[in-house]
Amino acid sequence: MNIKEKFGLRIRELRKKNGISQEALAFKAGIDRTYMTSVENGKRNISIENIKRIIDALEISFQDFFTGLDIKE
Amino acid sequence: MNIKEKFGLRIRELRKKNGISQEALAFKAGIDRTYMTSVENGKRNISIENIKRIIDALEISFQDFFTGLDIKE
DNA sequence: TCCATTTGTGACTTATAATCCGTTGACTTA
DNA sequence: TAAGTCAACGGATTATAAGTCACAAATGGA
Repeated sequence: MNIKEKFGLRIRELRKKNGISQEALAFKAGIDRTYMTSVENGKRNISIENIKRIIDALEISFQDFFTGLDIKE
Repeated sequence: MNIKEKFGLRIRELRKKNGISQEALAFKAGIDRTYMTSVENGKRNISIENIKRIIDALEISFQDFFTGLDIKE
């Protein structure tokens, strides 16, 4: 599993924990819904500014987000 | 200080701890020398794949890298 | 079954990430 | 002075991320 896929799964995991839809998270992060979908599915080589937007929308710190990144494989 | 600047400073901090030049780190990460400079100076909206390349070249884990990101400001 | 909500996909334009070239200045060492 | 290393910058080009759209599937509840 590559870094884009790991990143996407981590987002999905936290989003579901928050109990919100992709669209709601995307809106909160100020990005497009379909872009959010492709990020969760590991298809986008996302930049650090969009990473930050999403992490902020998930209401988690960078360190906590990335600490949970490597649980899979 | 924005995320790009924090990220750049963290790279510089770890690179100096390793005692290598920007060019050496860039070569190890497989990216361009001049791009490395601009990343360290917080001028680049770097993508997650290049983030990974640099973190790997610094021989540190994602979690340790980002745990030390917020010491400043 | 029907309906609404949610998620996923392909294609496309535009914005910009990333590369590559040379040059410059600071600093060190001889 | 001279030569070497290192960091930073600028300009030009290429590669690709960002952002949007119409549409198609799932998914779940009544």
